[in-house]
Amino acid sequence: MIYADLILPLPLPGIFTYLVPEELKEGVMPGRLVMVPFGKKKIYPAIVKSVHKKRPEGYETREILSVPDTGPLVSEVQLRFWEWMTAYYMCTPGEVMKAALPGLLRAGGQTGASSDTANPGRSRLAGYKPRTETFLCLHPSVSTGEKLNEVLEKLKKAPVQLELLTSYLQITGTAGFSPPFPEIPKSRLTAGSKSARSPLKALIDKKILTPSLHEISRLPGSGGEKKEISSLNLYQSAAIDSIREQFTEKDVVLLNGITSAGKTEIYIHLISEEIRKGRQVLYLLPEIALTAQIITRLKNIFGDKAGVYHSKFSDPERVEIWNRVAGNGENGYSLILGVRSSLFLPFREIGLIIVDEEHENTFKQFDPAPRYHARDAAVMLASMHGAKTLLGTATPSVESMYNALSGKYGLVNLTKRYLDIELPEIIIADTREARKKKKMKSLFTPQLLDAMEEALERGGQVILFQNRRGYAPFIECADCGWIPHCDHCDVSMTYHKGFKQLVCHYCGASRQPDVSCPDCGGNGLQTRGFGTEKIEDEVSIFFPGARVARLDLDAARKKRAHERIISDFEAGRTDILAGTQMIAKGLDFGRVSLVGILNADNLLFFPDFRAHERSFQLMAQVSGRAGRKGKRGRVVIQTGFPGHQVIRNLIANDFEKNFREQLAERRQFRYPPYVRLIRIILKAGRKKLLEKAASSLADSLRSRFGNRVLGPEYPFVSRVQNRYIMNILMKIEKGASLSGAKKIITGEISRLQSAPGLSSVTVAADVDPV
DNA sequence: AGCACGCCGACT
DNA sequence: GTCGGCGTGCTC
Repeated sequence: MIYADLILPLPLPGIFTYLVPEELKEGVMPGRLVMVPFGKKKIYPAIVKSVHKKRPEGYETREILSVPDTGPLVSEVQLRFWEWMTAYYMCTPGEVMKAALPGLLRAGGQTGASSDTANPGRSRLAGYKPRTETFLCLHPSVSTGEKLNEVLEKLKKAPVQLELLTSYLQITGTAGFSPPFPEIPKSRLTAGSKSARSPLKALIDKKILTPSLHEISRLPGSGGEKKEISSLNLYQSAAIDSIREQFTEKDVVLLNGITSAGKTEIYIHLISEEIRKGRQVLYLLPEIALTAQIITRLKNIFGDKAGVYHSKFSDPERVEIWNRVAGNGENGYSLILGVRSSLFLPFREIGLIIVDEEHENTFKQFDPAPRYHARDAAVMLASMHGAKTLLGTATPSVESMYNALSGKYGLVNLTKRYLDIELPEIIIADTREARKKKKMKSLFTPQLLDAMEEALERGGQVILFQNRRGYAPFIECADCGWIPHCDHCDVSMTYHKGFKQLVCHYCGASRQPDVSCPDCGGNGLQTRGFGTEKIEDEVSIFFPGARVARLDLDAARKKRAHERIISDFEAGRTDILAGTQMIAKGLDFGRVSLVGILNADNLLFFPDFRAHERSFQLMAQVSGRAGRKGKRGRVVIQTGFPGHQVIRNLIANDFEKNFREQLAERRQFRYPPYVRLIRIILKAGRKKLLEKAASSLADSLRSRFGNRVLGPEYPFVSRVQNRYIMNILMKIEKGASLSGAKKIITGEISRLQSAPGLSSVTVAADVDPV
């Protein structure tokens, strides 16, 4: 009797053992997709983890139903990677499977009728009809010029058919008249005439033309002309030498290169080296939408060897990408540019993973498990492939810098800006002082207004940054202090002037704004604070001649609006661009001479231990947009706390000092990298029940971990979508057994959930929360 | 996650 | 008298 241990796409711990029927023995092997009955449900997809002969005890095994030969074959390395992720991020194997095979599960199950037997060596995935296009060529019977003339003669009475045939001959060129004849897409022949269908069919029936089906890609090709790899300058060459050298000893190197230092050029050289060695490269980006420029650049160089992957692709597109990553033939991808989920693609052999903008916290998945950090998972995946990882950024995360300085990672600094572009001049505008002296004009300090005027006069462009979308983060009644809150969440509702709605940024609920205060009946309702929408509005009042645009989630939501806004700004069709951090990332605008940060304080005083680290990074990144190509840029930062340490470090452009200060704070208050954090998130519909469950869990954890357990506490937003939330924070010191701690925590969580009355409380762990 | 079983409130 | 609420338990 042969049994198989299977991973099912369920949030259940552990794996499930099934009996392998005799007739499926051939197909059931580790990594294969199989279909099984589970519980009351008749059919589930599952991935084979291992095959063995140990008969399980305590229950009757059920049988595997089928092995669709269209399913993916998950490689041995991938299975190991899944296993690591399950253990490290405290989730179930099924949750990792769901993250790794989105949509593919449906694809694999649906057919199975295909007769060509699975090729066990490949992870090729079918299940979707490949997209095809009809190509046409001259029928082989028309093999000589004479025969062609005969045919042309006969077609005198059929002008449309004649026309079609002549245009085929024109397109392909009549010279060199011998088979095989060139094939051209049907669309090229029929393009001109609207109803060429029946004449075309007649030509085919008469065996003058002959059709053939070709598989064509659903994915955009490289399109543009191929560009040569440009050579590196002195500093870039030195940096790349140093990276290579450090890779001989270290598996991970942190490339700390200031904006405009030309990191991308270095990546390109390293990528092409790996490709030459026949290995694959994974280039991870925080968010694909924000990095169109880099993608274009890399596609121009690596052409069809480069593929892009993100979650917006349709299932058939994903299948094609999956196959092209797994395959090493003509269509095989050597370079994948992708977001965090591309870690799950079926790479043959990775030589290098580049994690660009390493410090970005969007690399951490938050909502559905697995709550993995793509940067850290990349380091693990690379080591499983025997590959190297390069972390690139202009503002390293505290964790990575710490790893580099402690010798765990290599470190390469690139401090010379490309073309010697000067760092921008930073002007601090004190909003509290301006307010006291009644000098504030709406949202603007005199310094910012003056700088804007000057920039626009000289034909420069302006970027205004505000980390908040919408018009106003809340509305308040001036008479009684009433503030509209979301019915389902514990937050105030943001006023969106464009939609004329109050919107909850946590659950998306929206409603009409009140006309008068529902609490006191007065007419004192006023907007408070400001978001990007209000900035856009106010700017047009102060600079009526300027062309203003806005780039934030709302503006980018409409299809292709995002690209349009950026290309308009790039082309100079817009003068002022107001936006959220969307404008901070990976964009190179040539004519930006001024960057305004409207309110640094809501970055600096965000209630989170990473607030200072993040505000430095964000402000440095935004500032980096100012001043390019020979002109020194300007940055105006509006803050009520001009003496704040982060502001001072920013003025001095002293990343090092900022890092040291952050590190000291982390040490003092016991935060990473000095401890590892595990956050336990509890949710329930009833407050009392939640509090009872949370304190019971915290107590039992405290009996094992003592003062390493903090909380439970209500988070900043304590209710989302009608569910109350409490957090318990665990601090595990370096050197202690992390896996041991996780086992205990998992045990305590499952104990809590099996307690009577608490089954409606959901508990999740978030390892290394950001 | 599904799915079924089981025990208490307002309705054809 | 029943339909249906969701709390509980189980799944190889």
